[in-house]
Amino acid sequence: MWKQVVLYGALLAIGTFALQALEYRLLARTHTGELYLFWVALGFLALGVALGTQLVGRRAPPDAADGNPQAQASLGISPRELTVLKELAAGYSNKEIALRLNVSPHTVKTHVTHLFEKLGAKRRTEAIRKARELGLVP
Amino acid sequence: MWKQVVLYGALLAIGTFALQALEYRLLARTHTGELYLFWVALGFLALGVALGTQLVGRRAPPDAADGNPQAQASLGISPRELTVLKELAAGYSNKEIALRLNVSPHTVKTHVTHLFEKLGAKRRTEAIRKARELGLVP
DNA sequence: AAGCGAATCGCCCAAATGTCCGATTGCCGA
DNA sequence: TCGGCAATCGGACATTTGGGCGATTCGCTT
Repeated sequence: MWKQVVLYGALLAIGTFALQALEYRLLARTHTGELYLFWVALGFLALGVALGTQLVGRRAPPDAADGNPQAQASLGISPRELTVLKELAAGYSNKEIALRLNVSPHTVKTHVTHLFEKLGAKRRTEAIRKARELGLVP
Repeated sequence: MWKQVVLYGALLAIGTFALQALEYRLLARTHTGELYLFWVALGFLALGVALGTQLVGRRAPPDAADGNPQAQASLGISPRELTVLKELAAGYSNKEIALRLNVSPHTVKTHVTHLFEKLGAKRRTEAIRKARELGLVP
């Protein structure tokens, strides 16, 4: 961690130094101060953004999520699937759901798979969240 | 995490300042606009850092707090575990949580296991339900 | 200085879950 | 009557998850 700090510090130092050197060059030959200022500002801004993202670690938050409050079961979710969905949200495993509904575990898996398609989920936890957002389960 | 940000910022600031001082020593007065430029650069740098951290995701510091302090304390759930619990309830996989929290997947598994013990759950879906019943997650 | 808990990371292995190929039965509307 | 759909079931396989050993580091308490 300290190593990182030192490394970044060094990087920043040389970066700043480079900018300073550039500054002298430009100042020596041209007098377009405003443009120059703009570029320096832009450079430091970019540097800062890079630093910030590097500090926290990158990730994509394009989750967005569509707001469809009225959509509900109009996603084509069948009654049986809704039953399974409720058991799912109640925290039961496929095997337990199969027992409670008197069907084979494989049937439960099929229903769950269909639910995933219709809810746009990849995991059951995600399905639960989306179902709750849609008001499908309390 | 913010400690890091502050630390980096401080390092940066003193580094830049040192360079500026050096520059002033060497050049001796001359350009009055240099100081101005320096502050502009520093300002934009800070702005960039703020922008970057903000842009990349705001969740490292809110490690603790919120939710239900009573239940959390009575169950002995640590702040870190609570953040993992929230990611869990949000429907993310262990791998995704690891990415979002900037730790290894194995660490996430450890936290999740501890959560199961403290919540008395065997599956993550069950843990989510119990956590919601306890008001640990909205 | 020693002990303790929180947080981090590692390997191995079993169980659960998810995906992809099927399939049959019954019901309903065109 | 036929085609589509919901509901049921099966096997094979990949991925995820959970459990069981472990470990180090750091900060706080004793």
